Amino acid sequence: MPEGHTIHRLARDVADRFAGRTLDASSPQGKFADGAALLDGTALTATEAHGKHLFLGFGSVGWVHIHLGLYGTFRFGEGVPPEPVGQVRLRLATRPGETPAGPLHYADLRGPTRCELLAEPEKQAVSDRLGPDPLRAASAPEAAWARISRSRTSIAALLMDQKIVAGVGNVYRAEVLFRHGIDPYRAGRDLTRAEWDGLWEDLVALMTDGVRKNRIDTVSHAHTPEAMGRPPRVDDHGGEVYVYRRAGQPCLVCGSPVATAELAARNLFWCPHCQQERPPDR
DNA sequence: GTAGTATGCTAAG
DNA sequence: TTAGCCTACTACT
Repeated sequence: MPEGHTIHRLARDVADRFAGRTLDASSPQGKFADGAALLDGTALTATEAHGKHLFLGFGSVGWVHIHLGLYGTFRFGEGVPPEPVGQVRLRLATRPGETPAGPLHYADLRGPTRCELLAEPEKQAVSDRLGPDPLRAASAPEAAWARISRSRTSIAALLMDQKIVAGVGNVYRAEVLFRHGIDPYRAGRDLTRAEWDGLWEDLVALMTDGVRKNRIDTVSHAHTPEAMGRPPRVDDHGGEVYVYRRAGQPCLVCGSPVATAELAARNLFWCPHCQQERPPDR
């Protein structure tokens, strides 16, 4: 289950296995049968991630645009692909007879919110609708600041708006605001430029680490389970975090209970003691 | 086995 | 504002 780091990691993992190789493409579930038929027998020529959107390039055939949504998964396997289990929207597999012969790989895509074949201009249009992505070298925080600094909307909501910043999800949102002691309900226009630059820089570092480890860890060395003598976290994202899904538990820094509230249909987590409203001096 | 929850987003109303 | 997508994990029976 994906924030931007998952998608960038997928772009890399797909390229490592399939780049330049002629592939079998199919849609065992049937919902992408027409698209898969067009890809079948062509070679993967490029992979790209922008925010939570994954693009797989197949030369002149176009781009497969994939968005995993809340429960989409992309899983890899080696060897001869087994009978598909569950609703496999798209299966990509190397060909046994390929020359030169290479290791056999396959990948199954299940439960995506979106899986469609796009021409180059349509792919560009998807990208154009997104804000700067902390994981893209060409992205810069200025465009996001232009929107944030004029907005009455809370910084917590702005960070989740993919038109403003692409790739940040509920975990990184909660964690980066905690790490900078910023009240999630503070209006965007009440942030200072220095605060925004600090958030952006930290997102670049945290998400880059997320791509490398394929999980979200946000606690600094002093707050790791080993350093604090506490049990490691066990849940489906597995990373060590300060506030995400820790409602009611003691803040790792000050010990006061972590708060939770619903904001724009998502669960927000924060420490009311460490993240105080501090309007800038003006 | 079953219920409950979820790192996201879109289209329908 | 709400339903839907239809996976995967944990916690409980």
